[in-house]
Amino acid sequence: MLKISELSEQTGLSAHTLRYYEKHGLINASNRSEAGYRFYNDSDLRRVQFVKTARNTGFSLADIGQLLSIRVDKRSHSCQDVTDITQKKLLEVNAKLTELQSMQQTLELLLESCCGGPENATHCSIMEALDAGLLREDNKEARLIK
Amino acid sequence: MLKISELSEQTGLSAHTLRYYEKHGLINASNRSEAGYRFYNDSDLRRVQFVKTARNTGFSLADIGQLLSIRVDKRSHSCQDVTDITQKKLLEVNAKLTELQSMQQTLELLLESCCGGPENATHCSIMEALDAGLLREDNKEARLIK
DNA sequence: TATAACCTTAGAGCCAACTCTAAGGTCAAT
DNA sequence: ATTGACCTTAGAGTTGGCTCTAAGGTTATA
Repeated sequence: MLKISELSEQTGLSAHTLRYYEKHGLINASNRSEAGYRFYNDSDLRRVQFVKTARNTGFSLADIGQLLSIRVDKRSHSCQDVTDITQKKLLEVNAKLTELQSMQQTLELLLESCCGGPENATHCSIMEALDAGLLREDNKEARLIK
Repeated sequence: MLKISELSEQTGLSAHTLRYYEKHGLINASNRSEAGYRFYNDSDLRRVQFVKTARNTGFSLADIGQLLSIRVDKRSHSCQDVTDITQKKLLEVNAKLTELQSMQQTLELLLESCCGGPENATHCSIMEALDAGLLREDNKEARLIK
């Protein structure tokens, strides 16, 4: 039986975070001392580790809530239930990736276009590009003007 | 001279957002009617467009504040001042990209490993992977167990 | 028995960038 | 003169995931 500080050590999650997860229905201490101290058993620990792993994978706490309810009753759920959640998450991640890649490209083009030197910014091509609206929508491809 | 709703139309930013940007010192209406209505001139419009472009490029409002203070007095700033901000942003974007790419890879591996079919989740390999801690730190590379 | 290091709870605060509300004033058209 | 569409402000609410505080109770050690 682990106290919350010990569970915190084992998992790398703060006691605050563990209580927060409990408040949001993700985890629980299966026992309490007379004084109300939480005590976690092995099964509790594994559940917390599941949550942590899912979190690292990018799942939101809401997603994890769904995954956990599958986890406690696997018989009543299908593999498709699981892949649906995973697929949805992958789509979100891919959307974010696309957005960030576009930013990355723009920033790289901006940096290439500018000398970056100590001369004053009167003709700075980054400032000019931002002033000019930066992007032109040609051929469905956003690209830096000039 | 544009009223705020007209500037909103021109820029695609809501009147709420325009007032919010003003409150945070990014933009301003160079004139007001007797009754206090904001009126924007061409220079105001260009500044708002600059903000919007910078926003689309991924810069935070704080970054944009810095870029704007360069913009109004280019003579007192160097190209390096501009590239410093841009470079910092690029590093942030790259860090986020790395994180998301790792999530993407994990999610794809999970999806590959699971049948995704209507059979019950008793032996679902995604659930098993999440239960097992999913990742092993071998050779500094996170990879899916099995 | 005193002290320090734990534990409890409810609830507030943080972050960024909006987004919206309330309560009221203005303006153009009917 | 009245509608309805605008405008103003200060300030509250939203999102997600923590993070922290206050005020108090418990436990182990000296």
